[in-house]
Amino acid sequence: MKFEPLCCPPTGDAKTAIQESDAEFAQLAAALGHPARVAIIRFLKQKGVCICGEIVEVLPLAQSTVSQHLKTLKEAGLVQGETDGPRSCYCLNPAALERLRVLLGDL
Amino acid sequence: MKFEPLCCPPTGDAKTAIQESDAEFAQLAAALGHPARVAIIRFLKQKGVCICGEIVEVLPLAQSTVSQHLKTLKEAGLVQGETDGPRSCYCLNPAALERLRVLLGDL
DNA sequence: TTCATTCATCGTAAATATACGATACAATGT
DNA sequence: ACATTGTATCGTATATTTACGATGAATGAA
Repeated sequence: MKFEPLCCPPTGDAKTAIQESDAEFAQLAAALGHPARVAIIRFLKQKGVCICGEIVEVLPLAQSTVSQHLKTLKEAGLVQGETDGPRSCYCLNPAALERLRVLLGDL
Repeated sequence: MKFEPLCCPPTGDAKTAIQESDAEFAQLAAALGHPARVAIIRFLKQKGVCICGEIVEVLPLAQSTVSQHLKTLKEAGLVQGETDGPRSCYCLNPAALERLRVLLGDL
């Protein structure tokens, strides 16, 4: 049995199995789809706030690579970054993690 | 609740390097890092069991592409496939999803 | 100013991901 | 035996990811 919403007749509903929330979930999941980025999230959770250099010290990756991973996490909304002088302070965005938990719960 | 000395970090756990569980989490997350694969998981959840062709019918992708996504999900352990005559029956592996929830909870 | 520090970005090379059509292959039907 | 059906896999083209060193921008100290 197929349940179509009665309210909004889609414009060509033949192949609409991929939903908006699928893309939202996939974006968050993809951001966590690399071990280094998971480690960064754990580190931020433990530290609360830290600067980029602290993460570089702990990971077996070049500074530019860590910065790239941080950018990925930032673009997905999982972390927030704030410039503080020559440093960059990073911290988690708990709302994004919670959003991922909700979406995973719906799955 | 955690009182770490600010000065000299203890010898053992100062390094929060990339852990085994980070890779495990990342593998599951990466498998869900594409909208089509999220849609497949949703479809399997709704259908319980279905053959490859049913998924091909509802996704705007070629059969070979869907088969490739299914392989990715299978390699991550998120779905199980079993051949039934000329068909392939797929279903979810709830344990893998639960594992992901646990790992995400720890995060 | 000049130098050092901190980080983001650029340029790039290698690896992986994504998509498709074509093909192979196994099981069933005629 | 032969064709049909449902999938997996191959080959391939393009796009993205991942990693690094080099460079640049911004700040603070000398």
